[in-house]
Amino acid sequence: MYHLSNGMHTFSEENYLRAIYRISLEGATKISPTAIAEELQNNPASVIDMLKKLTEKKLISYDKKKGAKLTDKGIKTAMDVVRKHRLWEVFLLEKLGYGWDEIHDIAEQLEHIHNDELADRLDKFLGFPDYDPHGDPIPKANGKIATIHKTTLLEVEIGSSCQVVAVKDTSTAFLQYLEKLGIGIGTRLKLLEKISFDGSMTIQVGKDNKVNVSKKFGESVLVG
Amino acid sequence: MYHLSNGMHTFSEENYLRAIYRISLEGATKISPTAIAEELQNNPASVIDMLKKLTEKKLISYDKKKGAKLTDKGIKTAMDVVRKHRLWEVFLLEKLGYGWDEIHDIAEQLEHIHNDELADRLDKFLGFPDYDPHGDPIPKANGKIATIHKTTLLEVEIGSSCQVVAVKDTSTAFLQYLEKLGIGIGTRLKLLEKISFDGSMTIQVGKDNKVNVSKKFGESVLVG
DNA sequence: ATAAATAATTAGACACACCTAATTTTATTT
DNA sequence: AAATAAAATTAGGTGTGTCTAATTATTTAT
Repeated sequence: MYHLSNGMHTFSEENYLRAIYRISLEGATKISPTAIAEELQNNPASVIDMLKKLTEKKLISYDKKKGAKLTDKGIKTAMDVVRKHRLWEVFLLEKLGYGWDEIHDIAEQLEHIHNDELADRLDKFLGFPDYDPHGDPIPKANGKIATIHKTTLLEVEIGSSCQVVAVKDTSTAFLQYLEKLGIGIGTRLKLLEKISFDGSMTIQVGKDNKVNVSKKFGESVLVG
Repeated sequence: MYHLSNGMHTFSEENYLRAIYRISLEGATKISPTAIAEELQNNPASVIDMLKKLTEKKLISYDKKKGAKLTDKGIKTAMDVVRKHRLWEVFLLEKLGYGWDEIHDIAEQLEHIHNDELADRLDKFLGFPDYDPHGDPIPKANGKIATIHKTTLLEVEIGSSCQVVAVKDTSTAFLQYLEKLGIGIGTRLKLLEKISFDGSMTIQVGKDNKVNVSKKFGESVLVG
């Protein structure tokens, strides 16, 4: 792409690293080409090509049996991209006034801007935020990243209350649906009923709003 | 490149449009493939390829005799890129505290971020600045762009005073030299002497600093 | 254990944007 | 006007990242 010196990586490489990183966070035992293709919405054949390239660059190790795994160098790069992505999301929401559902796509472009000092300067400018607007922790300059105790809404027991801490899906469709339901990071939810037939559930949003949501919905909301 | 829908253009296309726009501002009568290759630091053969593509997309017209010329659509796109570039430069300098000489390269990446509302939101956030940190006017949302009466330092008469309004060269080497000399946008200069031998000149910077600068330097500083 | 389904991989192609080298066209000298 | 220099163009090739279709491995189900 553009004047990529020694330690820099292309947009595509960075996207693959981020994808692998994200899948690994979801506790996958094995990261397969198919899973990566799914995450990136592309073709397994393309993934295989890139896995070879990333292996040569020592950013990952890959083995048919064990799947793909980030090396230390790969983790560092992936975290750097994630850090920039989440910082830019904070910027877009807090400083430019974008909506919750609009920031992801723009941050996906901004995360690939290359400059050594950029992440740190942005971090400082934003007041060193710990979480992005979707509730995901922002990796720190030293590589540390906060972990939150969280489960999906699906795993909450009937009658229990909880608070939304993050979302697993950042698609516009999902975020707009959340907005429509009046659900955001910090919203209190109470699980009222589960329908065994289709896994859907009735939840109470805030004080009195009661809604029925699908199993897919329950899987995409993280609570703590 | 990335999910480029209907009206969007690739990084490369945008860079060519910006290059053509910049050359046209310098008052060139004819914009030749060679001139564009020079501006983009690439090969005339590559330029020809792209000129064909841009012509097909109706962003320019090209004719061996008349050279390349932006269509209305091309002007709009080029101005949009320039607008984003200059707004991001203001952001990098004012909000993130980057130096004068560091912002150009980063803005060159940021100018290609695609989002309909981005330029306007950034503009508002920055307080609708009229000029970027190098003194160049920022195109407005309506496509209007301020013009400044400016000449190169070279054209100033001996004994006259003037004020730096912009720089023609945004290379790091040049900007760092300016910094070293204590010259920035707004700095008052007085032309003391011109050496006919090599075109160099002695100027007074601010109150009392006297320095001798080359002809090349004089061509790169714009004053008004 | 064998058949059927799914996953991984290879082969071959394509679009993009660039390159070098050779050729043609145009402009400049003499 | 002919010779020379410079610019424009064509031809052919490269690297990156993608794709489809075909093939090979591996699981899963029967």
